[in-house]
Order: sequence, then structure tokens, then C-alpha cells
Amino acid sequence: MSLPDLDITLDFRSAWPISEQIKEQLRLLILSGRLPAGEQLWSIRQLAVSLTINPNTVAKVYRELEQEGFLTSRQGKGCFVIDNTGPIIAQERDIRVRNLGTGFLREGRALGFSVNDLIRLLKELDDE
Amino acid sequence: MSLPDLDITLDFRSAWPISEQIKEQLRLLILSGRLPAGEQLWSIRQLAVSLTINPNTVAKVYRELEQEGFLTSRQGKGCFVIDNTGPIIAQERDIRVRNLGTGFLREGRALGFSVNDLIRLLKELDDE
Amino acid sequence: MSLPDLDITLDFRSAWPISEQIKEQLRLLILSGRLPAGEQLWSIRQLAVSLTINPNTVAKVYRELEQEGFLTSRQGKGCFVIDNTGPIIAQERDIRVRNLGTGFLREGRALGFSVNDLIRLLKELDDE
Amino acid sequence: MSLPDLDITLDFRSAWPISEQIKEQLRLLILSGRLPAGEQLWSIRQLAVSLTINPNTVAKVYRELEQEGFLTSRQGKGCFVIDNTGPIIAQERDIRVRNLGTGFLREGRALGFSVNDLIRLLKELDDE
DNA sequence: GTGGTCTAGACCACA
DNA sequence: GTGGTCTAGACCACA
Repeated sequence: MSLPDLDITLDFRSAWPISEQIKEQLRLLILSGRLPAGEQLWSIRQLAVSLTINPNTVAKVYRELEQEGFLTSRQGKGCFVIDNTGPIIAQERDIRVRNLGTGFLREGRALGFSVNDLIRLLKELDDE
Repeated sequence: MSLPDLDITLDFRSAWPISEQIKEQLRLLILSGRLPAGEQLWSIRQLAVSLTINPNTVAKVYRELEQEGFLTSRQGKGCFVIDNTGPIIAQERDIRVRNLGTGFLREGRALGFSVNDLIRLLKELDDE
Repeated sequence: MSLPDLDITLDFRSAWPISEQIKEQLRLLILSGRLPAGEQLWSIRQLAVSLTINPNTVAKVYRELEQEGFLTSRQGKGCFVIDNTGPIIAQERDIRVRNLGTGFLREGRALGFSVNDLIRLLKELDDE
Repeated sequence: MSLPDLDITLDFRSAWPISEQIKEQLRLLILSGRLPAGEQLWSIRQLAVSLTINPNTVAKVYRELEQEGFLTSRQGKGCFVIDNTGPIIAQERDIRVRNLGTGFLREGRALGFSVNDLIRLLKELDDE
């Protein structure tokens, strides 16, 4: 299979369900373009084996991502990344990064840090 | 009750367990000092009613936060915020903000944004 | 349980999956108001027993209807019909009846019947 | 190929099996006479290519429609529409339109519409 | 082989 | 008791 390493990591001990963990990581891979538009995804069985989880769980993940519009599946053929180059995806990317930024700002402030503290931190983390 | 509005919001439809949602928000309120050291928390029943959830859930939350060292409970009196001005708390705050920053940086980059994009975004969000 | 007889009938031999059969009938019960707004639905286990199917199948049905906005579920409490008296539901009802009418008209014509034939048929069926 | 455009449309995302979707549309084309008696149908390969599905699926469809009496196949020559002008076909047409009407009436009523509402709707749709 | 549905049953979170 | 997640495994439709 020519798919790149998906680089999906699961925390089986987390309260966050593993299906949600996979969904979030796949969404990010698609939005970021690391999974190119039209690309065939790992088959349900392959991904299940490689993550050592049950095929049903992967099937649920794919079904829900299909409903959200991130991929399409076809009987007997496989699952494919939808076109992720359009303006809707670009907009979705913007929304996500803004949400992340807002969360970081809000929590950071709640912990007693100023915007400048947070910016300094980002630069510092970037240098590492 | 002299406690300020706790400003805890729950998403009942989320896959993230309600108890975890409450714990995370209480941790943040304590770390940030918005719940001052020594302050008495809402009683289990009060919080349960005000969040429209079962007292068992609140009891579990308090029990676990006590184990983590965020609260102490005194038989028959209630639960109280531990001293949140010490160096351990300060260190904990640093760890959390670094984790948040790392996450923001990682996800932001994955979505195709540079550190400078992210910093610009933080400034922009700060001005609003 | 005070729920009225749901009057859901399944055809286990159909190519149409039973989960889809249930979904369609529940949608209709909700849109028609026969399941009143806010009403608690049969529990997953109750409905599974009464239809002699697996609870997982009912859970899937409820989950998908929740995503479509027909009901909401709460951990440990149950599943509830959403407010079905609003204008959106009225509009949805209109859309559905128009689709049905269009389909009837199109297929009827394809079979060689005129609109008047179809109207006559409706009256005749109504008298029975 | 002199066959008219078959005008068969498939919904690959539907829970309704693709083979059933094709069968139903072919039945209607034959019953309606749009596929004239004795007419040669598309070859299995042609139809498969034009619908972007697997030849096995088309073969299965043709085999089942032959069993139902809608087609006949002649070794090495192809599939042909049976005579659709006889009384049996006329009767079949009647049964189908009655079923459609019954369904429209039942669902329409369930949604809160009267027979007169439905008749008015049919007239309105006919004018468009 | 690939996706989709369904059953059976364990286990957890919440009421 | 009630919903939610997950595993294990059968069986079907489609390629």
C-alpha cells in the first residue's frame, strides 16, 4: 500500500474515546493536505490491524467522517479523501486555527499570562 | 452562598465525559486563582442542581480532585480549595501553558500556518 | 412505560436495512407529531426487545437520528424527541410531501397514467 | 448503439443496494414502454462502464430481471426486452400505481395532510 | 479484497 | 436503569 505512514497515535487509557482520537487526527491530516485530495485511505481492515483495534471501530470512524464531508466511501472499492483544496476547506482551516488560538489565549490568560508572555512562549517553543 | 458564579459550562452531547469537563474547568479555576485559596466550594448538591447533573457525578469529581491535590474535604463541613499560591502551583501553571502552546503550535503548523501567522493571530484576537 | 404503541413494522427480508426502516418510520412519527416534542422515546434496550433486534442496531439508529436533529440523548437519562412544532419542522414536512408527490407523479406518468388518473386513484383509495 | 440514453441515476451513498436501484429503474423503463418490446438492451460491459460499476453487478441485475420475466437473454446475442404490451404487463402497471398511491396517501396523511391537500399538490406540481 | 449491516456481549459513565 | 464505546465475528454487496 502506497499510503504514507499515517502517524496516528492513540492513548488507550484516555477518557477521550479512541474513535474520537482517530477522527480528530484524520480530520487534521485531511485539512492539512497531508492526505491529498482523492487519495485512497487505508482500508478499514488495514487501519484496524495497524492500530490494533477492531474493524468496527474504524468503520464507525470512516462513516462519521463521511457524514462530516471529509471522505467518501464506495462499496467494494474503498474510502477516499474528498477534494480538500476548495475554498470551503480553506475556510474550515481558518476557523480551526482561530478556535485554537482563542482557546490558547483564554486558558493562558486564565492562568495569569499576558499575550506577550504567550507570544514569547511560542517563539521559544519554535526555536526548540 | 458567597461563591462567585462558577461559570462552568457543560456540553452534554460531547464524547468527553461530563465529569472530565467539570474537573478540567475546576482545575483551571483553582490554578488561575479565580477560586481563592481556602475558599469553600459549592456543596455537592448545589453544584449538581445548578449543572442539572447527578450528585454522584459531582461527588466523584470532588473525590478525584482531592486525590490530585486541588481540594481538601472536611467531614461535615464541605470542600475547600487548597493553597494555590505556592511554588508547586506556579510550576503546574507553567507546565500547562507550555502544553497548550505546544499543541497550538503543532496543530497550527499542521494546518499550514507559520509561527509568525500564529503570533499575528494571537495579537489580532487580543485586540478584539 | 407510557409511550404509545410505536407501530413500527420491519421487513427482515428486505434489501432495505432494518436500521434504515426504523429511522424512516421514526422520522415520520416525529414529523407528524405522533411522537410529541420533548417526549421520552423507548429506551434502546426496550425498543430492541420489542422489535427483536440487537440493542446496538437501535443505538445506531438513535445516534444517527440525533445527528440529523430529530432527537437528543442524555447519558443515563434517555432519548427525547426534539421540539417538532417549530417552523423548520413545518418546512421539512412540506418538503417531504412535495417529494412524495413529485415521485408519485413522475412514476405514475412513466407508467402511462395522466394526472387525472392519479387523482381519481387517490379519491378511490381514500374511500376504502 | 441505438439504445436511447437510459437515464439511470445511481446514489452510491445510499443504503439501498446499487443492484436494486438499477433493477427498479429498468423495471420502470420496461413497464412504461420507454424500452420498447423486443429492444436489445445495453451489453453488460457497456452498462457497467457507463454507470462506473462492476460488470458482475450488471450481470446479476440482468439475471434477476430475466427471472422476473422482464427480459430474455440469448446466448451470445445479448439481452432483450420482453413483450410489454400484453395484459399481464397492464395488470402489473395497475398494481404498481396503486401501491404508489397508497404509499403517498398514507405518508401524506401521517404528515398531517388531507386527501384534498394531496390532490391540490398534484395539480400544482402538474402545472409546473 | 473492500465497505456495510447486524448480532452478541463486555464494560464504562451517568442517574 | 439508560446511553456510549468497543471487541469479536458472521454474512452480504460490490470490485
